[in-house]
Amino acid sequence: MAGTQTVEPLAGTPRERLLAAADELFYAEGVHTVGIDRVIERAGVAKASLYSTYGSKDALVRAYLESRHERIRARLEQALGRATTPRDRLLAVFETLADRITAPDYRGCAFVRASAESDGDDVAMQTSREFRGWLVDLLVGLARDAGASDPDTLARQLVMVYDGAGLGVRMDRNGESGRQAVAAARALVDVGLAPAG
Amino acid sequence: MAGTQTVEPLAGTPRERLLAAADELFYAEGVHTVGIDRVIERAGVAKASLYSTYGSKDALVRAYLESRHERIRARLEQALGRATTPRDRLLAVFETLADRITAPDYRGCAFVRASAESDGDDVAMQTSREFRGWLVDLLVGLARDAGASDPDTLARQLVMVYDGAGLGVRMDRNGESGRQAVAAARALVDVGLAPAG
DNA sequence: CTGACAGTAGACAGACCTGTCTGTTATCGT
DNA sequence: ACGATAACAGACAGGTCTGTCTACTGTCAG
Repeated sequence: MAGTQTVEPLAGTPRERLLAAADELFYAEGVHTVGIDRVIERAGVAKASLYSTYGSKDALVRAYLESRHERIRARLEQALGRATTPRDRLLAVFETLADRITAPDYRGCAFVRASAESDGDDVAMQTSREFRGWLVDLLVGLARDAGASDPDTLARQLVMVYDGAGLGVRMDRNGESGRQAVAAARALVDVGLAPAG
Repeated sequence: MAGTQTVEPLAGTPRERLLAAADELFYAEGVHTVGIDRVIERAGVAKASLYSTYGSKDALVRAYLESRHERIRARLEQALGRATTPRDRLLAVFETLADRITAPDYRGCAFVRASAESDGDDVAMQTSREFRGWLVDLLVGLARDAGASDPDTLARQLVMVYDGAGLGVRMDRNGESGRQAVAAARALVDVGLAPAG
């Protein structure tokens, strides 16, 4: 029955419900598109509660993006624990990312979308740089451990494929994006770990 | 002398000045960030002129993105004319794209930025899909001509690297992005043109 | 000279957004 | 039982944005 479909209400404290609503709406429809009213309605919370707990929309956006960062960090840590050899660890990171982008609710990288039209100093860009710096550092370290001849380049190239794969899902509705990205990553790792370029 | 720096006025008919101003401002600061008032001020044109020539902001955005598409198409056509072998033509396309992203005024892909937070049916997403469909088709054809074992996958992978390189420049201020992207593309082409996977 | 027309300048309407403020209700510790 | 606190509902202010409308100006054909 179309039209009778209801969204299940959010649970927890107002603070938690606000973050959950923000995560849901900001990610699905965009940080700039979704207004405060939409968020508090979804959270089932009064506007005053939002401003007493978070202080501003910007702060809520920051909390939203930081929670995404944390979630990704935890998932990657888990995947890294399962891998053994340095090379496997490098690929494991990438496969985890690729896994995520093939999920049906994937709408592209939250950081990329939130900061696509920012002027370079707003909260979206700040948190994005933190996240991306962390990801690059992680990959550089793993690439070095795996014996890459140029760890920085390899890490950056893998991030490129990751970003591009996410865009491919969103912009081109390319369902093969994940598979193609993993294949590309494997090829880049093979070349990057070869003894001499 | 800081502060005395003036922007040179735009030339041509009001229609041309409007498109030039839109191209400049929309690309530099974002389609959603820049309002009509900024555009007409830069163009040196009355608001009524904008609405009599283009009809709406959406139509101006469409014109802006279509002009970007056309410009890229022309540049690629030129580069393709210089290349000889199918493999060179494939790499030429990519090197032209990489060239562009290393330019000092590059701010990321205009289509990606304009449609980063759109809901899937607005003018930014429509023109983006046209552009990206065209680009993928072009690359698939070239990959096929070059004898790729899986032309579609190779084309998509190259687009991923292109997208990712553009993001790297914008998000991470990575000046090596172009070089690293070309190296990645070369590696992917090498693998993709190998006789059997 | 004059009338049509393209363009300018700017006020205005209507919508939307963030953030504040007032007043009310409910819960919980003591 | 009761006071404090947290949360609710919603009006309101102040700003921004798109798009319309009025009134003025200059140019050019006939």
